[in-house]
Amino acid sequence: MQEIADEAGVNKALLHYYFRSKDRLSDAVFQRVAKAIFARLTDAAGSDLELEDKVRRLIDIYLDQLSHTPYVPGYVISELNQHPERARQFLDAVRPAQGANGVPIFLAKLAEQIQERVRAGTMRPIPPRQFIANLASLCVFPFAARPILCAVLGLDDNGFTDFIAERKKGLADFFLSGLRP
Amino acid sequence: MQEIADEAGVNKALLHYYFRSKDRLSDAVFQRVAKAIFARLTDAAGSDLELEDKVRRLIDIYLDQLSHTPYVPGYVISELNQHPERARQFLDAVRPAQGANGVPIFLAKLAEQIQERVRAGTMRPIPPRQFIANLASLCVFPFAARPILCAVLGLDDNGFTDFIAERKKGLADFFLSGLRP
DNA sequence: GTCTATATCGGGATAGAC
DNA sequence: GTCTATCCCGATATAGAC
Repeated sequence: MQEIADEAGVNKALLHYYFRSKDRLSDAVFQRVAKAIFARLTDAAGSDLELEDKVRRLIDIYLDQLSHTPYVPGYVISELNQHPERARQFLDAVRPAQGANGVPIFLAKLAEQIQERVRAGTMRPIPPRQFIANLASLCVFPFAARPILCAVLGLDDNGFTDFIAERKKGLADFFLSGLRP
Repeated sequence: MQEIADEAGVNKALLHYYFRSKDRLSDAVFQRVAKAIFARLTDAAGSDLELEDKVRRLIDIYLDQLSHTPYVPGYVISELNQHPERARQFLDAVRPAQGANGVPIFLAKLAEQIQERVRAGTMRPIPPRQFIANLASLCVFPFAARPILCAVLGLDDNGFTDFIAERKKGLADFFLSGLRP
């Protein structure tokens, strides 16, 4: 609280005046971050773009966003690890777009496109949720596990930036190639 | 400290007697976990298995291990997020096998196999470190981000278990398919 | 080595002046 | 609304008996 107050240029007591408690302040921060995560993705996922283009766009958006806020994945995972009950808050951030089958509405369109392709035989069979998990994993994990990755691969800060730039070039091709029948 | 003492069936003071401080105890726990992460992977990664078989084996080992200790990825990421200086400890856990080019020795064999395939044209061009990052991402991220994944996909504990079982079936095929030239 | 009792300290939270 | 001063409690850590 003291550090936050200093950073904000106000007094510690003022934070309690606004947020009542440290927990409530943490909640407020977490909810803002949680909402911001999906903000730019939902439009692209629900758009009418053809599947390949949509995948490329989602990867572009996500890697770009994460490059600007690289601390977010680690923070969110860390918070959920220590306060599992916040998963609900996270769900609320997405809920406005939550459909019946469990898959959020903004992903329904994407799921439909996938199943259509699988039926047509132009894509190898894959459950939509695995498709989505793969996409998210490949984009987010390097940021979430950045310290480990840097340790194992022997990268410093600049090296990591280069690594992500390199990744931007080839990731979509790798992902799409994995879907060929 | 109290909870740990209770769990161990001893007194709080005894923990300080053995570990001197809470920080040192945390270090000890973290180092053990960090070492255990790579234990079963190193043998497989450095083996003489042909590349496809090796990938299947690495995925099998990792998903199997993580199914038994699903909390580990979240814990490690969480710790590194709050104590970035522990990245060094993590590095030490791997260092005995650290080579010159930054890639740990137990991954050197794997990297060589990849480059050989790329040269022969039987694999699409991919930097070994991206290959490794992809593999790790696809295996580890669903566990690290489990609460988010469950929220977005509408899964409870059993649903997550099913999800991982489903993943075990198709992940290697997806990954290997992404490498076809 | 293992316990009980206690010292010490930092940080969340509140009271009350302005 | 914003500050200063203070209360309060939990948790780390130590002292010392056994």
